[in-house]
Amino acid sequence: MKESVPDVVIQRLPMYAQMLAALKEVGVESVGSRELGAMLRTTPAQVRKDLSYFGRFGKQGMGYDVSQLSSELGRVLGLGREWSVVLVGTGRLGRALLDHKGFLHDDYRMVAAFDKSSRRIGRKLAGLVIQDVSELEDTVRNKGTQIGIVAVPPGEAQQVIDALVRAGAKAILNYAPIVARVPKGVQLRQVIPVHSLQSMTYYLKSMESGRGSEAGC
Amino acid sequence: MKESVPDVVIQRLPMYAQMLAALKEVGVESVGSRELGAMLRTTPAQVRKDLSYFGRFGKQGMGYDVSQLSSELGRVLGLGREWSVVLVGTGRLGRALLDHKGFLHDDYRMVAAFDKSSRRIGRKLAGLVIQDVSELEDTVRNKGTQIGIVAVPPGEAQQVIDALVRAGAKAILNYAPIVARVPKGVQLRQVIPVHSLQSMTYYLKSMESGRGSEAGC
DNA sequence: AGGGGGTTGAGCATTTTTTCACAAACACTC
DNA sequence: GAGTGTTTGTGAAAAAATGCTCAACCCCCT
Repeated sequence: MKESVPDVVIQRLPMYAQMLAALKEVGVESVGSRELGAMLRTTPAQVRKDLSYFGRFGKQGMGYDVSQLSSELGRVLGLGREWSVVLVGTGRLGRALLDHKGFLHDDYRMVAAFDKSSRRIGRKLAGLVIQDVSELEDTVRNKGTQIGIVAVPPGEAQQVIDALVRAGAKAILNYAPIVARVPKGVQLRQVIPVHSLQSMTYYLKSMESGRGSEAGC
Repeated sequence: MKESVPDVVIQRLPMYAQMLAALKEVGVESVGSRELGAMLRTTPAQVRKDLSYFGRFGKQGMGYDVSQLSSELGRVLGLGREWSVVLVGTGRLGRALLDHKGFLHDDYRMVAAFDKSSRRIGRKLAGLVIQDVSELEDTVRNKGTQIGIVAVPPGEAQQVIDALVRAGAKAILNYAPIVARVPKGVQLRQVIPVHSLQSMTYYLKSMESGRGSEAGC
């Protein structure tokens, strides 16, 4: 239980949580750092060190109780309570996100969706009536929503993000391929698949011309 | 020009490339490491060191020529040639990806799409006829495609990935929330938005109960 | 009840990544 | 063409992350 936990560790926690949930699903009751590490392509030491930031969840000789560790991690990640989420942008991408089965687990609930286009406003989508984006700030403020998902075209993304921030949002998941700007204290995550593709083609190219094997992922 | 470039650096290159493309678009001709760093929330030193792995692109006292650096980075990332890509899974997510304007820049071209469901096979999608997934291996092999995008349900993802690998794919972008397994030498990137949400709620939770400001993005 | 096999937690060593600091390089001015 | 004010590229220092080792611990078996 340290002062401040490194960000890399936080980024790995969801993987542990996901894997533990899967194990629990299958009925596995106990798991060791060796197994967990193997499943997640990392070392036992890494697993143990990461977990040790938050407490002592294992038993020597026995490993970790899947169910217990799963709920501990959930607690650490702030799950187990329901976070409300708003979606801005209901084009193809936004609609896909909203419908995507299991995109939002049980821990996140979409409470409003916004769009600019009058063609879409008023239509229903996954149980929500799409609202005009001009209502965004008031709605977010009133509902006390802290999480916004941005799926609008690049040109409008920054101003949507600004609006979310003004309305009190503290976490933003942005799908627009821009380098967004948020004030300190607001969390931002970018989802830009092209970046993943580009980093992969770097290695593909190197494999062709350079010598065989570069670092994997 | 070092022996091997750290992976963290490779992961950052697409951001530089994106920002430079944006600057070029706007007509900016020259940029310094200070500005570039500020735009990308990093330090000038980081920018310079990252770029120095690949060559000496700047001029002392002047900064970098936007157009030149942009194309140098493109070259490094293996862009400028056209990479063919196949999509497996044409549900909502797959279709959204395919249509998402600019999801695939000019550098990646979708050459085939596959699905299991006979309801979708044979339909046209963004100029492609959706093929039966059983044709995947032959098609990928024949076309020499190296990149696969996987947008199928979690239960089927691993076997689709295996099929892609057998067919010779060397890079896989996986949207299914599983911990996928690929042989060494094959690049894999996971896109799991829920993980981003979870890591953000960790910080939201900490902000509420802990003291104010934790590390930003 | 005691010994054995096996695993965690944590301090320490190693490796990797970031930051610092400054010489070398360039354009512009006088 | 020398001087001045910048900014790069890079080796060295600092910080961070990863990997290693081992004492402490726990269950199980005899």
